[in-house]
Amino acid sequence: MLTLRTSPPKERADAARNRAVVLAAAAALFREHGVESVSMDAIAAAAGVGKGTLFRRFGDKAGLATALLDQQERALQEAILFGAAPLGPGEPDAAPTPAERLRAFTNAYLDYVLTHLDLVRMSETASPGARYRIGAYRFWHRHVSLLLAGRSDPEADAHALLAALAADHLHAVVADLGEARVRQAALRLADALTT
Amino acid sequence: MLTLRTSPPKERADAARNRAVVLAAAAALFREHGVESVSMDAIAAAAGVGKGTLFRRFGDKAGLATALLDQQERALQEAILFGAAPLGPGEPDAAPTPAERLRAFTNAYLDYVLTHLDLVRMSETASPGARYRIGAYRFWHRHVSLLLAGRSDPEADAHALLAALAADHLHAVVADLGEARVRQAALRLADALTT
DNA sequence: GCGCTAATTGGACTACAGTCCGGTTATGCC
DNA sequence: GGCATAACCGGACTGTAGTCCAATTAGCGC
Repeated sequence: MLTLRTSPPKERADAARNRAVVLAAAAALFREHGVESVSMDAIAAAAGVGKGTLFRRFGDKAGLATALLDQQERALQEAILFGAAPLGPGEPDAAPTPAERLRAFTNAYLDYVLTHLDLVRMSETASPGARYRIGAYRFWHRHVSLLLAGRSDPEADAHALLAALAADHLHAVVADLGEARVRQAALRLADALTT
Repeated sequence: MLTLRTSPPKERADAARNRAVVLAAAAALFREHGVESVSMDAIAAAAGVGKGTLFRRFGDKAGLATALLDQQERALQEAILFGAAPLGPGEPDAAPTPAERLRAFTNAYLDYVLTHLDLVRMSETASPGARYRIGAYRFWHRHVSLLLAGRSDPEADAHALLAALAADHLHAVVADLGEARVRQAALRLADALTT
């Protein structure tokens, strides 16, 4: 019999089972008590799994949050790489301008982060610099840099835009000004960088 | 005999003495071992003081870092409020434009943060949202907002500029691109907001 | 100088993140 | 199916941030 392999490092059946149980338990606890106030001990207990297993599989609390977000993060990344315009590259004969794509990215990214604000915040602020270490940041940065190609300093400007989209920043600023104004400001910033 | 009082809540002599000893010990340990790897226990021990005292006086590690920065933070704030142009308001007959002042603020703030990057980073990232809770952030935000008066949304744009000047962000981006490019990008952003 | 009162002190205590390693179990080969 | 091996498991352990309260001590009016 031929079995499908998703990737070279094969995951043992019990490990896969535990991973699923842990993620489900974590999601339930987070939903019920809020991301901040759930301890890793509690998650391990709820999943019927030892602490060592938790940390072995997910590294730390940020890694657990990242794993929970993985699905939707990939969806956004696929839409950016292969999806319809203006977020994606679209068809060759009707390609969106970089400025249009940057606006679309800003909107879509805000949708994503604001929908999962607590989880993203946890994944970005669990330890100082965490945001810049996870692979996702590199993806967003590369995408924005490419859209800014040819301007003064695409890489530096991309970092600046992403700074305004950091989860901890959004958390504080949305509480202060409301989502609408923050979104408009981010879009103005995106426009300014492509002007 | 007339004694000078700095403020209504009078500080007891022993408390003042301990505060000074603690700050000196913390500064020494930070200088020697780096901000990250010094524990509050170590600071208390080095200062010959109990842990309770440390937390009572400074709240947490971020508060301790803030106290150490207090001197220089005040100096910058004074220069902004009362100093010479273009950072300060200057003389009535030769006032700088808001755009000039915003560039000057960006430069001066970067000087300040980059000089004390580890301490500022600790004060901003000790706990999620810490940056937005300390009074200093409100000061910078108000200042930038005032300089942007009359434009689309001064408060939202001020938050966006300050996001690019966050210590954790600067730490990561300076490591990636170097100080010069980051500074130029921040200045371009300041210019864009006043255009 | 002297006692009254309230702030201050400091170390024992809790809770949590993250590490470690002896025992267990799945997997692949024969 | 049976066995060798490598990966996995889980709970005991460590180090640290932050809390709490009984004992102390400074400031103040007399």
